[in-house]
Amino acid sequence: MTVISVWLDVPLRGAFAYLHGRPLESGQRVLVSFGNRQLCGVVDNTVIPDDIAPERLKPILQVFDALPPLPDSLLQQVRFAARYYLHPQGQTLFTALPTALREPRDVRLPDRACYQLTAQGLAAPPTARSTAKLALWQALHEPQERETLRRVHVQASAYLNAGLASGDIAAVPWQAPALQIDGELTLNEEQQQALDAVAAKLACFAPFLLHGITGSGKTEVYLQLIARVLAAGRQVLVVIPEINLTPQLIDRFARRFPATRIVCLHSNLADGERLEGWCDGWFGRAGIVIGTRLAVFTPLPQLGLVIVDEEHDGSFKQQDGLRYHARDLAVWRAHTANVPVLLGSATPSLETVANADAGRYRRLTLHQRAHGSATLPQVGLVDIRRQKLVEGLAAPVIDALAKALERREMSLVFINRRGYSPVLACTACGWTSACKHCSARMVLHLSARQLRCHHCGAHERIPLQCPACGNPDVQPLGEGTQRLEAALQRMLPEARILRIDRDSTSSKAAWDAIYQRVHAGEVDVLVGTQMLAKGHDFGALSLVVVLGSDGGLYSADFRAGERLFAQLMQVAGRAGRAEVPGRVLLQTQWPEHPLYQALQQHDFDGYAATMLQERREAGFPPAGFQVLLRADAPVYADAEAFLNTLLAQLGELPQGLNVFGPAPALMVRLAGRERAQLTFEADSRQALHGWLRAQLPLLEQLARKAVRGLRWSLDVDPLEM
DNA sequence: AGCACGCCGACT
DNA sequence: GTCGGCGTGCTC
Repeated sequence: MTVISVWLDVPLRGAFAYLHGRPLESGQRVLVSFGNRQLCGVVDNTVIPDDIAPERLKPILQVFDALPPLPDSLLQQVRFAARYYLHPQGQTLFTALPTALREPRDVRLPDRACYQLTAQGLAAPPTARSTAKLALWQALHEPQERETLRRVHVQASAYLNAGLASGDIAAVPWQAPALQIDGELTLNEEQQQALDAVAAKLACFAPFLLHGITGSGKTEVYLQLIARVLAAGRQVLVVIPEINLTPQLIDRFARRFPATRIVCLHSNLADGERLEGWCDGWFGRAGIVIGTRLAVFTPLPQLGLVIVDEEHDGSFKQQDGLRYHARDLAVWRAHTANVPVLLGSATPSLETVANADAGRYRRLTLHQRAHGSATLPQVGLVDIRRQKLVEGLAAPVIDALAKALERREMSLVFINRRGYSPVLACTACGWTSACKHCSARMVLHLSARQLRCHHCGAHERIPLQCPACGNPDVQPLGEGTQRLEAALQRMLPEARILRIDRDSTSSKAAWDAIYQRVHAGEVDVLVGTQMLAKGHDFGALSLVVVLGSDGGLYSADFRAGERLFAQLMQVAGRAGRAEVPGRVLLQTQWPEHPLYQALQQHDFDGYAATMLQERREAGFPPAGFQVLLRADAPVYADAEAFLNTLLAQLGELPQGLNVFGPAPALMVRLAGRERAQLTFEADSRQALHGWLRAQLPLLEQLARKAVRGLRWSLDVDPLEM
């Protein structure tokens, strides 16, 4: 009997030892009994089994063999991620797998064999009468999969089975179809330089920042690079943010490379589909894997290029469980696979800017918009300190909207608050609509006749009178998208207004309908939240209005400025694409603020340098490194006490490491739990992670003894405080 | 994380 | 007398 180490999906640091009649390969999925349940495990021969009395070891119950063992490259990536993110390796491994492979059962894969006519079949064409058979026979001169053959004719399966039985058709090994490239555009000089720079480094690890302003044609650079990589018979990994614009990008990829299998991976796929796409990547059948952060774990034996689009986007960071950053893992993958990685953005993160400044990443810049005639929008700051606002809108803004409407040009009003108004308040006693479970206000949703908490999802009826004093005069304070939509409709009765926020785009169908209306020219004014700032192409917008952005200037989060600046640069970039020159009007009480001044000058580099300097002075990332230890419990004191006990036991920290806290999280109360945190900071990432790794046993021991209901987690390189 | 074992209060 | 509360500890 052989002792075999197995990783399980349990929050324990080690692997578990089992017995089997023969050695198994690393990466083999197995069924084992664990406690009184049966779990899926993954064999790992690099782990030396614990020294446990052999009679206590249980046998491996079954070896799942529908798939080959998971590749070493994946196990290696998991090892790295578990170590870096201080997360149990078993759970890390299972996070990296598609759901279907986490289950304690074997999988069934669709038929992906290829079929082709044999010599016998070639000599026996079907009678010209049957067009279906003729078409299928024609198609089978080339190797065909069952699935693609079905697209030739619906009777494909029957024809195939008959042919296999008679020997007219035989299965042949899968082979990649010939690369086909359609509709390549001509690059401008800067695009060409960027393409050449990366193309010159296809044979080695080389990280690039592709910093291209909105509309500068980054995607075309990606596509032409991808074409070169595919032509060399290699695969491309494209990681994109979590947004519903994905279909647009996929369409463009599919039109460019009609013969290439393009796999799209995201969390909304059914388990089977996700597994299929994952395996297409793994077995080299997919030329391109494009997906959200989870796609970064797809095994790609022929990986030749990694692209991270909109690399600044916060959705690349997972916010629970294994808190990985897909951009950072993508760079690690490129490094390990010895291939280039391209980080694209109009507003790169300060982490990436710092890497480019330090020469670790090569910076490629696209200054010009791809359409020669398109110019950058003019940004106007509307000082609202001395203005009377009507429904939150200043007179010059209303005027500009009316003028644009007269000219039949589409405008966009951006306000980062959905709902009707962000709070309901009593005019007599000062009561406000607080959420019972969170330290947040409940937002008034007039159309749904509800107060809703945007953090925990709690909802209740709108009170007819003040719940505290009985005063019937309760008033909505401030503006959200719904209120703005209603107000604009009153001010501009002829305007066709369309609201775009999470409430109006809940289904894919709703989103498709919106997209269609916009592109059919059936909309005059778009009103929406940050969804509008995220890469969607709405065609010709002549006017962009920004409301309520000042809030981002006062936040306690040191990254708030970076996020606001990026968001405003992105939303301003919506104006003046194609032939229409654009204009941005931003309402503010602080027009002198350097952030707005930089926005007005379209000076990303200058303001990024300013923010980086501030980070350096404060020792904040990317100048220093952070790990957050969060604790939450139903009562704040319990969370705080746990962190204080730990702090006392940790004693004095090594030289160069600092800890702050326990402090309440920026939103202390969330969904009925109260959250405290310790922030560990250091100049050396290695020193910080190494020391923390050594403290994990103590941490886990204290957590076991802590009050019931206490939960804790570590967040390496946290984005949200 | 699950899930068992284990020791103290209000019920058929 | 038993059902069940959640404290404690283990899972190869």
